Amino acid sequence: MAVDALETRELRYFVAVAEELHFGRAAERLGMAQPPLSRAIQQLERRLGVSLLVRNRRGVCLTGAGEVLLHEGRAALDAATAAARRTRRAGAADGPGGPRNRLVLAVKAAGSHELLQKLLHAYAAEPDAAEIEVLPCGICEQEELLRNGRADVALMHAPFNSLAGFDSEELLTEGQIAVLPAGHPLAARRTLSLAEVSDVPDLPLARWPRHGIFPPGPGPEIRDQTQLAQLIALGRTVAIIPDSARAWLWAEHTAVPLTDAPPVVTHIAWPAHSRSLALAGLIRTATQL
Amino acid sequence: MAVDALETRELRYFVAVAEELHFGRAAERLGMAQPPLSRAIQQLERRLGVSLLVRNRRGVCLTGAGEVLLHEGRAALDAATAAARRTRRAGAADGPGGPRNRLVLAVKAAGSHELLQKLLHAYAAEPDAAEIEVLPCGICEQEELLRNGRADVALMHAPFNSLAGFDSEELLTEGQIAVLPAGHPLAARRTLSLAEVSDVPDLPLARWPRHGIFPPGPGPEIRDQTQLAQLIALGRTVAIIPDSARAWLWAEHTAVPLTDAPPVVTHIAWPAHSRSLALAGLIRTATQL
DNA sequence: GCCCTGTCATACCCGGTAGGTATCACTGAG
DNA sequence: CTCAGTGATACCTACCGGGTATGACAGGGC
Repeated sequence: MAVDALETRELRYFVAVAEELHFGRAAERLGMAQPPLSRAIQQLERRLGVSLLVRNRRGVCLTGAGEVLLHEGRAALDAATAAARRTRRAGAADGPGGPRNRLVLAVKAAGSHELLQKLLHAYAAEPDAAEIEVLPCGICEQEELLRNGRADVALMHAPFNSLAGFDSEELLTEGQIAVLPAGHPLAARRTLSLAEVSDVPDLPLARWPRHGIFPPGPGPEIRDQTQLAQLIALGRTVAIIPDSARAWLWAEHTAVPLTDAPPVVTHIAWPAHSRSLALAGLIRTATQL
Repeated sequence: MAVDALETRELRYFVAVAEELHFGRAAERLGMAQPPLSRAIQQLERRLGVSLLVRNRRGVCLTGAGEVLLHEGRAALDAATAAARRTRRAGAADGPGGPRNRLVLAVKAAGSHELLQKLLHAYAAEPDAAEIEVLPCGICEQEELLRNGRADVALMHAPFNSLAGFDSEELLTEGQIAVLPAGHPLAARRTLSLAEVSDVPDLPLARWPRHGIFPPGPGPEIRDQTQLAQLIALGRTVAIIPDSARAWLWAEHTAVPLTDAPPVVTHIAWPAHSRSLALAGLIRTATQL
């Protein structure tokens, strides 16, 4: 077979074109001129013996093979950048004064704060524990951070995060609560059901992005915790969140347990091919909490 | 940051050197001369700002960062070749006469033959079923085939295969049997324990490779089923295998159930990032068997 | 109908760099 | 001391990745 592995450069170019569906914009994004980009994609198609794009009067669109290469190419690019980043970090570690390990732990900002505290404390007590760098990240970013090598391990929350492609261990299961403005009639209830909370005319359910896109609905689009807290306090929305988030509630908030919400399971997750001793130690500590 | 993704070429070079631990042999394997390879590795180290290899009098050895890059680089190279192969296959499919999907299913030769029969039969009856190419492979090769894109989906057998990094669904659980020469005293028993089978002086336990290497032990090294069958028939060895393998036993063999062997679970497994409709259909069929 | 605009492809040129050959520097073995 | 075998250096060539200028073609407005 003529070609075994595609060059990173080719993948970068193709992914740019496939995402923009426009050679000019893709070239601009790549910091190059359009003609060499056109030529590179042509060469790629020739090399693969496959047509990737359909060029029509107004821009381009993907063929079936193009769709496949877009997915697979993104994964391969992530793997290549992960290799660079993790090697860099490993090198920076074993440079001065012997191998000093360091792990980057991605956590959703303010998610399961108490668990994180306990984990860090318990792990620090281990003999030859690595240094842990906590990398706070937005909702659902952990998967991307693990894939592209910015993080080595993450605390994830099923069913919000997808554990596909990672190894993981369960740490904690908790129920969910509805967070309402303190003055609202429903705030007086002892418990609520999902149906009751989802269907309040004056309190549309807050929405946050799952893997980059917001689910449809009338409620406000939430980007960070403070935003959410404020909108609830103002009586504009209601949110369904894990029980442990009680920690950051304001006085103007009331939490009501939900009877039928799916439980949230916190996992510690890491790339399946990891072989780091430091990581193994952290996982062991976490599962023994 | 100066570098985001390493070039495939750099990874290929480094992996070759790291595996050979010798620039000359690595260059030969890569089909190039030694000096440009030396230079390429130096440039890579400079680009990453990290020392990857320790050059000493007799060959080279890896630093900590080098070990990391060897692991991560292999994964990235696999991803890049998988991208090429899967794109090729997708292109060959949607070329003549509309999108004609095709899935490559990796199975351990003669492993769970009956299950495979049923699966193929049931799937063929589905409306717009894709064409299934069955790729028979050696023991434990399925993981590699999925990772480097030669296969799209595989039948795996826990605990022999590792499901790490793949999505999977359980299909079948079965016990294990000891296969003995028909004339052997133990062949008269109704059941056996692992300890009894492992400790027969004149019948050392057959060994087969787990991820490329043979576990230590006195028994013969097995590479394929026929070899194994013959050695058992000749009274040279005993094997522990899943129950469904009774299908291929010879008249000179006797199967005795094991009371305490771990159960073997057959899974259907696929790369976690797969998004193919044809694959989804096959998985659905498999889980409904 | 015309031209003008916006798309991707082609033609041509230049410079960087990947790769080759020849050779050096070092070190351990005999 | 020499020799064999290691990786590093010096130097050259040729390829090819990238830039600029321009072409081919299709749609839309006047």
